[in-house]
Amino acid sequence: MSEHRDVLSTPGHLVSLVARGFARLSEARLKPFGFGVGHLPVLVALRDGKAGTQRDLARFARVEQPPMAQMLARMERDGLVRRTPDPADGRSHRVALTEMALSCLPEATAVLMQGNRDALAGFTEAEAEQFVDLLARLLANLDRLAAKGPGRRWSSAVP
Amino acid sequence: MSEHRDVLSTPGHLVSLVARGFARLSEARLKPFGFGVGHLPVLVALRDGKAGTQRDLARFARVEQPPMAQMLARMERDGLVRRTPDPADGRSHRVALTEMALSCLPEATAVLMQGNRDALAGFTEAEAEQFVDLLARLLANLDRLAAKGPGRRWSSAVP
DNA sequence: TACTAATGCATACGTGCATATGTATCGACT
DNA sequence: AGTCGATACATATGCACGTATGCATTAGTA
Repeated sequence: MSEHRDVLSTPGHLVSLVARGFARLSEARLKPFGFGVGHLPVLVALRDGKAGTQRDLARFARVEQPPMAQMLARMERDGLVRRTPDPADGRSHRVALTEMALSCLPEATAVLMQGNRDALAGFTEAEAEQFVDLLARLLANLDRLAAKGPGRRWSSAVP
Repeated sequence: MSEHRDVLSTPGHLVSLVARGFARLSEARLKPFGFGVGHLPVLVALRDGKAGTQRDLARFARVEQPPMAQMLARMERDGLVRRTPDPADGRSHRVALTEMALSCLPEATAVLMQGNRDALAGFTEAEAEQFVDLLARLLANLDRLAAKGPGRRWSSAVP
């Protein structure tokens, strides 16, 4: 029976190991640009005008607000981002990319893409596509499961 | 061209999201037992006698030594584990599960397994198997890539 | 208009993971 | 036996993530 597999051979644990491996690889390759893996959702959202405030960025990146605040603080400290008070809302800050970050982004994303190709070495095109498909379905399941217990966090719209 | 995908649709980023979702689900379900997701490799290794020292446990769980030291300290604090000086080696400590941890383990792993089934809802048996296979191949690639840069960390034997 | 609820942030704290570095012990070799 | 490199562990520091709270502002409503 395939039930007898160990806990450490489950998809959950394997995904965790793969995620850490991916993160270490990407972190290493992104370091020359001054970026970290976690920065990417923020950078992309700001570049594409998908989000301008801290809360929007947190939602977009699917993290909670305090981690996003901390990350933005570090990114501001490192010159990747600028925060200015929102004239229309006294509570809010408008977040914008610096020219430095904007100019580094294309090459950084290219490096990321190459990292993905390297990691998927030996995968056929069909396998790679199915992998992404399975991941997306898994993510949808996990979102659905998370929505059962606590109050839903994200707008339940998965890109 | 499928090259035009966004960085946030890459396998790397998706895997990261899935891993976080899995971790949150498992963390929530494991909390009643006093376990955390990161504890599982340690608990299983100790139960199966696969490792008895801190260094072995770190290698088994594929984490560095300082994180493992911290985790063992918390696990000892929480009564999951006991550390006794190794009579044969003055530098080393023998790590052992407490009866409490040992008695909770079966049910905890069962809950974990169920969580995996829940997360894989809608997957055919073939899809689930292929997913695990793709993950294993990806992990092997990532290990190979990691071995290029820094000195290899784990014994390059992936269970 | 005044009061209350919702919203946006900040802070505090715990956890998991990483690197860098120090300390003590062990083993091997002169 | 004494010395030196390897080994096992501890400590310090930083990042990413989470929850729990508190505060200020905005907005909805009596």
